[in-house]
Amino acid sequence: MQSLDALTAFGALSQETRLDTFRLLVRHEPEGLPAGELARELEVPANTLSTHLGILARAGLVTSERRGRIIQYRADIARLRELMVFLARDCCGGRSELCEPLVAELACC
Amino acid sequence: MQSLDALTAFGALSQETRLDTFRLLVRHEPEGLPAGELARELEVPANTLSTHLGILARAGLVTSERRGRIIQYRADIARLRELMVFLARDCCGGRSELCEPLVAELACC
DNA sequence: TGCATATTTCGAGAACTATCGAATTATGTG
DNA sequence: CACATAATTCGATAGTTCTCGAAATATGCA
Repeated sequence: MQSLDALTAFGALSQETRLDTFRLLVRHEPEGLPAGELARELEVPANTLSTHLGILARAGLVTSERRGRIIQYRADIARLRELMVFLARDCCGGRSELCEPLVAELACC
Repeated sequence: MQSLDALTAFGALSQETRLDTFRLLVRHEPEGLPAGELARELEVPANTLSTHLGILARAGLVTSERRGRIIQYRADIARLRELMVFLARDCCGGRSELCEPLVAELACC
């Protein structure tokens, strides 16, 4: 992941509705959720949410697939991992002693 | 870390100069860098950078300490770790099989 | 085909963010 | 104290982002 990709991802996650949307989708992996159900759950007008979903999609954080009349959205966990690795690389800065506690804490899951 | 803290942190990191600033500071842990030297390195006017440093500081991502005429800035690695854990918690969503490859990849450092 | 449902795109207004010159504050030194 | 240096705050402008009503597009079904 390049710096510009990370920048775009951070921008996508720096808005309340979008962060909520993304987290909700992560919790609904791997089935995903239809756009309309997301809008209902998050209590946001469908067109507003559609704009946010577009931003998340352009940032690579979600994918969508049409299923008949419904468009099913999914979180892209691989992309989330890439974003975390981007942060972790900096975090370490070549010195493992900084990163070790991080890895330990992540091991919890 | 609460959702609102993460939101603020993502907002802080979603601007090019600020992301560059933060990464530069991480690479300069644990000594840190003076505000003026950051401005010179990043080729940004001192007052503009000062505004960005304020945003990073309010997001908890950097700390500062006056040393005579100089104000020394440092990245807050603990906070970065908290942000990553915030993401990782979602990533797992209670299912370890999703998180395992992530932990493995982070272990690289 | 006609109609209902699901979703997106368009467009305009409001709100927020970035930038930087100028002024200000804080500190160290002669 | 006067002066130089380091950094921040102020204020205006330009640019970007958010929101949502209305219109458009896509699909399924009778």
